[in-house]
Amino acid sequence: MALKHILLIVIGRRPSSGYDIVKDFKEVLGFFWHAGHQQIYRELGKLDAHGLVRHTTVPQDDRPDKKVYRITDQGWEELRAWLRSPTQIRTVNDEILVKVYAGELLGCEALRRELEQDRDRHAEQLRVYREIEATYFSTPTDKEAGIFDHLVRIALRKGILSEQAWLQWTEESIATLDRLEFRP
Amino acid sequence: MALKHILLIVIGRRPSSGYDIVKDFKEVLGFFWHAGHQQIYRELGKLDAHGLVRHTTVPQDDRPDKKVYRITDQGWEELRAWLRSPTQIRTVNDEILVKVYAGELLGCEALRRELEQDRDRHAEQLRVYREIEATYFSTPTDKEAGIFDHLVRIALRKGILSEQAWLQWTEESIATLDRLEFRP
DNA sequence: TATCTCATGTAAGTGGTTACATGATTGC
DNA sequence: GCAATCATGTAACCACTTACATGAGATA
Repeated sequence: MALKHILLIVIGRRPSSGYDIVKDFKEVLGFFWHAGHQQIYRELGKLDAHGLVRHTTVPQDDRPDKKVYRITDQGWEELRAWLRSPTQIRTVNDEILVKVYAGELLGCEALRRELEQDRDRHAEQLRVYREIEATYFSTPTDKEAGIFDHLVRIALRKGILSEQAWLQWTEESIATLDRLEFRP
Repeated sequence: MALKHILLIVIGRRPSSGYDIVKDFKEVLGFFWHAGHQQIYRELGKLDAHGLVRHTTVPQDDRPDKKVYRITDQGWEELRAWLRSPTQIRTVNDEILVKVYAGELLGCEALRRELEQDRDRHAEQLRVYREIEATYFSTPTDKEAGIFDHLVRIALRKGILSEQAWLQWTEESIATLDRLEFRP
């Protein structure tokens, strides 16, 4: 139920076209949520149909026309209601755990390889997050930074701590497997 | 795409009714994946229709009849193919981060309250996981334990490490907010 | 008398992915 | 000449949730 409200937040902050929002999701907004362009356009269409946003078509020179969406009073109301409502928690559901569950079928070596791959992917993601942190947030106690920068930093910290935990788990689990040595 | 394969793993290990599997999901299997009974019955129906499992109706005294599912050769083949295929990674998409993103609209106090609630939920989940670890896996280097017990323990460790990271993040973020103090 | 367990499902809706589709302009 | 960027979408499918539905026997 959150994509709808992210769009309201984004459009509420600043009127945007679908494409603008697609770009936002590829940048900082991506720390908070992931969504593809098809989903975004479909959801914008629905919000428009329900009167939570409305669009004006803006013609451009040398570029395709674009639809610029603006939030309506009804949209603000919906957003405020959502912000006040209880936050949903996520379920687990990670495929790597299913492969662990199938460990007896996979065998020790194959499972080890899966975990190594997982470890490498999370190590790479952690490296990326740390690089971003170092580049954009070099002075952690910067009094000049706006509220929004601090909020982005909080999200980034979530990414870093999660990836660290994943990494630790994969390393621990590989070590456990090495002590076990079983065949499929 | 994993539920289908979890069902094949479970049924492959031991022929089961839908209800048996529902119970499994409420116990250890729940560490690996979450699914409701509706999803399970529907998916079993599809697997049956596609010939990956087949069922026999078993009448019972004083209880409703049950359908016991068995994996077919085609089912085994599908499962082996999936186990060999690359593991998918999950996207982020947690509502609490969206509320952080909307921090300026929520205001410092309200956001703080959300984070506190999140912290408490994760603290409780961590407590539960640790209790299970202490109860069922009191002797960590138990040579008597089967492979499956070790695999369950690996999954449980994933839960513990994740919850610890979450907890650390919420505490850090609350501390950050306390240094900021902004209004909606 | 009421709730829990056993045992099965349907129906409707939301959310998300994959693939397909178009077409001009800008930069290497 | 080829890829990327700008800008929009449709169609089909898969995954998951919420609500509704039935009915017998066991336990408190």
